[in-house]
Amino acid sequence: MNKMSKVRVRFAPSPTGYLHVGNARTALFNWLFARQKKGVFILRVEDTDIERSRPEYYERLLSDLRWLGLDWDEGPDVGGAYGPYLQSQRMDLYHRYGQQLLAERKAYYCFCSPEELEIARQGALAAGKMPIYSGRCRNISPEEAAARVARGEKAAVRLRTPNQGEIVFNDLVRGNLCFQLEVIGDPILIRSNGMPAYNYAVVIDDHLMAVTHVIRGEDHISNTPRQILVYQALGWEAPQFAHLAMVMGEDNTRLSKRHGATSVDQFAQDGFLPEALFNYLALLGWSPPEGQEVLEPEELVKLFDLTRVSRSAAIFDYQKLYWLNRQHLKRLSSREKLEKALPFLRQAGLLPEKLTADHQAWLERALEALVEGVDKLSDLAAQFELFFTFRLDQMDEEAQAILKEESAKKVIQALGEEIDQQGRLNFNDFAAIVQRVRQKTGLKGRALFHPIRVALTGQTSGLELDKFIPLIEEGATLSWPRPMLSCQARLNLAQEWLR
RNA sequence: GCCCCUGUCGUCUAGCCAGGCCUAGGACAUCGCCCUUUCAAGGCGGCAACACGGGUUCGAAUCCCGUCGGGGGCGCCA
Repeated sequence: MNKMSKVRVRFAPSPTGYLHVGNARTALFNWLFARQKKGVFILRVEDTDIERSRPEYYERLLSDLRWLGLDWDEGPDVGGAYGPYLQSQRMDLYHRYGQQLLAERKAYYCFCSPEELEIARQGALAAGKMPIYSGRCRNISPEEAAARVARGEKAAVRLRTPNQGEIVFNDLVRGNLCFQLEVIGDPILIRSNGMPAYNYAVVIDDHLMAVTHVIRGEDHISNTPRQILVYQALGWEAPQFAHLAMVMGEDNTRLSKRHGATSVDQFAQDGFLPEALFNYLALLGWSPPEGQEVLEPEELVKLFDLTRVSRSAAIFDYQKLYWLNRQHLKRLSSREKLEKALPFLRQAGLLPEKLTADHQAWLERALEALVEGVDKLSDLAAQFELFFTFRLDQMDEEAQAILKEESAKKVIQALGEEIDQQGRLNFNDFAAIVQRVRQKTGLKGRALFHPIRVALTGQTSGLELDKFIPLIEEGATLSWPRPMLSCQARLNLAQEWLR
């Protein structure tokens, strides 16, 4: 490869399902590498599996990638000088080179049926050998083969591979990798239905798209020698390869739905910030030189380095993702917090159709307090609902017990007197009132705060009271689908409940 | 079964290539303390790992061999 040439990498998913975080990580590493090298990131869609490819998955793929913050310089939707970027539109290319290889006798027609191949495969497996194609059709003369094809007989095209020697390549992550040719049979290039096989199409496309680095999952390691054989047959130079370790679930099996959310859109729906998932995925199998952990995409682009990618599989840790999500949530401005939270709040049905400026200002302050204690945006609704729900008849036993304490009654009594005098409370008022209640009752700490909390919220835990109280005081003056009660109203109900 | 990759705290990892700076560092989780006159957040601290066995060497987490464990591949899927 020409060292001067511009870095060109690609992400080549097949539209056969939702974007899995494992694949998203592969896309991310490619993207980071491209951006950091000021190269080109290509999106190519491998839709040659007619059985499983679906248009809706294609759309979803693009939107999931965009949500994550990845953009591509060339791709099926944005075009580019090396297109088309949909494999299904590149059939003539695959056939052209297929014909060339056939003419050069580097490839040959294979008339074996899938059924007989399957039987041979099972047999080899049972005998404890690598199932390798027998090469039965290798020596059918080109004339005979051509005649049979002309007659309409189904045929696949196979690459004629040497059966001795070895293929060595340097993996950017793992170093030198070596494969004996004995364990590699003649791979199918073009299937009998005319569609190219993966190991063939990927070579044609990568070469024609001038891809310089192939960064992909470890599950492709053993495909690599087959692909190199195709490069050699075509007289092309192979790109550099880098194989990333797999992403696993807690039980060390490949991450799957059983382990929880695994598709990118699920994380979006659960209220993870794209930059948090981005950050987490980058740290899964790669580490920055100075150990920084909370990083924005731009910082990651600067720091990324393929040589610091780890070679062993990594377990997806939801706890750490939560933590990173909290870190990124905190970094948002009030306005951004509101923007991000709005859909989740709307979903809970607690917002009026139209938000006034007062609503917005109030919401920004409320969110500022609420976001602190939340792992993901979808947890917000339950917390938010506490502003509106005040049901003393539904308190849990612990809360009831707290209210029923003798000292609690004193606290509530004193608090009631203060509030009646004061009217609407702001932040400072509340602090002063608590101070006076404390003096009156001689109580402090838990004995003081717990009853106040329960009397005002019906809950034993939640937002800090000095944040919560001013919020409900002000919120009570705004209109909501469900009313928000003021302190005074709440306290009255609490006193009633105690009688 | 065969081929390939891989193995540092529960988890993600630093250190390994250029052996002594490692009584192995950081982060998440966990536990304890402090702070806030509650919870959470935050601050501080604790617990916790070089898979095992052989070499090489004055000296090995680092180099070599083997064993065991984990993963991937072995398709007319990608």
